[in-house]
This record gives sequence, structure tokens and C-alpha cells, in this order.
Amino acid sequence: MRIGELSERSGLSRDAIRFYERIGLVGSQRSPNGYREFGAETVPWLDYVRTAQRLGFSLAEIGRHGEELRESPDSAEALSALFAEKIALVDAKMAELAALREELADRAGTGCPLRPDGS
Amino acid sequence: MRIGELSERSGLSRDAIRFYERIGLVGSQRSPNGYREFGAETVPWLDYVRTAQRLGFSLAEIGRHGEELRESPDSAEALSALFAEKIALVDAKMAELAALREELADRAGTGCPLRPDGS
DNA sequence: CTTGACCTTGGAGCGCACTCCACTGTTTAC
DNA sequence: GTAAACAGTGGAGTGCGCTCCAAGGTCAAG
Repeated sequence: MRIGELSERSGLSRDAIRFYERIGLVGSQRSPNGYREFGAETVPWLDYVRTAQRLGFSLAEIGRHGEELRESPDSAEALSALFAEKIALVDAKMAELAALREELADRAGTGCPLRPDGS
Repeated sequence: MRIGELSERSGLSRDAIRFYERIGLVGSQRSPNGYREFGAETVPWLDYVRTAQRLGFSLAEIGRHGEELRESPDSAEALSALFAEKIALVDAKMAELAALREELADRAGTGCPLRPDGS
């Protein structure tokens, strides 16, 4: 599929996709005319990228994770270990959020929360 | 307290604190000599800012939340409502993380996950 | 009364993640 | 065959969240 279709299907702009290609986050073949050709798997991959990104991972991190996954010998064990790592990362983030949530809930009880003024 | 002490106590650079002041994220009094004077509450506030930021909130969002909280009539009900809102936001983020976690876990089972290449 | 640590204000620069633009080439539809 | 819709490149610009720097003012210790 060419960049326009991928753009529509992924919800990302053409420019963003070209940018992602430059930084190695997505790959593509080139048609004889120079047009980029993307495989169908690129759509779920970009979905994943967007999700991970919205959750606070940088493109560099996401790219590294993807590379690690691709470079791992595809024995189920190694793969599982990598996923376990990523899941631990996600769990850590969730724990932080839970802490923030509690902090908010706690302060909801007290009189004077969260004052940015230095007064 | 002056900016140096606040910097040490909050773990933020002086420059970052000055930047936060410029964008209205922290307030300060000025001593006759022009030095910034920060109140003790600024430390937990900056802690909160850092946490919220690490969890994906922009400084603008954090500032807006803080303002809303300060501007709310300090009746316990209004305050609680605001906190409930923020907590819902946090909950939404947690749900997203849970979904990502599941996606990762699911793919851990399948053979070929997450391929950025358009091949 | 100087030294040094602290503070001030601009303003420039940087890394990230794009976006926009101008100009050019290719393909498709009528 | 020409117009529209698509593709390509390079480079500038943007907003965020800072960092770094130069030039200077303030203040306590020796």
C-alpha cells in the first residue's frame, strides 16, 4: 500500500509517516517510480506506536523495543522474557498512576491542596 | 526559601524553576533585592508537577488543573468533584495502559509480533 | 575590601515530534 | 493530452520543555 492509504488507515499524516521512516520506526520498499510501498502489518504496528506513545514512551524507546523484539531469537522463551520486561515497564507506570490517584484522593479530603503560589 | 534551596529540595534546576515561574506554574514573592522567595508548599507542589508530568500530562494541563483547584470555591463538595474529574482522567490513562499490557501479553503468545518493516 | 557564592535578566540553542511549503515527478480519469 | 490527485525531496518553521551563557547585582565571610 502507498503512503496515502496508510495515512488514512493509520490516522497519521503522510508527513508523520515519512518522518517515522527517516528515524527508522517504519520500513518500506520502494516501487520503481520511487513511491514507498508499505506492508499490511504496518497498520497495526502504527496503532501500537500511537498507543505506546500516548502512554509516555518516546519514539526512540518504541523503536528500541521493536528492534529488540525483532532481533531476539524467536524462541518463545526469549520473546516472552522481552514481553515480560515491557509489561513490567507498563506495570510500573500503572503503579505510579495509582500513587498519583491516591495522592489526589487524599488531598480531596484535606483543606488546602496543591498551591502553586509561593505565598 | 530562595531558588537555590528550592532547586535542591525539589530536584529541579534553577532554570527549570524560573521557566515554570514564567509560564505561571509556580508563583513567588520578591525580596527587596529582587530575589525570588518561595513558600514551603512549593516543594510538594513541584513534586506533584513532576509526577503528573512523568505520567503524560503537559505543563499546560498541570497548570490548568492547579488553577481550577485554586479557583474552585473551597466547599468540600466542589473540591471533591474536581478531584473526581482528575481521578477519572488518571483512571482513563490506567485503562489504556492495561489495554497496552494486554496487547503485549497477547502478542507474546503469537509467533510474529510488532514488525515495523513494510516488507 | 575583595572573594566567592548566590541571585538577576535577557537571549540563544537544543532535542523531540512533527508540520508546512515549494518545487518536481507519476499516475489516473475524462 | 491535460487536469487532478497522488507521490517524491529538501528545508524551514513550530511548540514544548527545558539548558546554557553572558553580563551584571547582592551579600556574608575572612
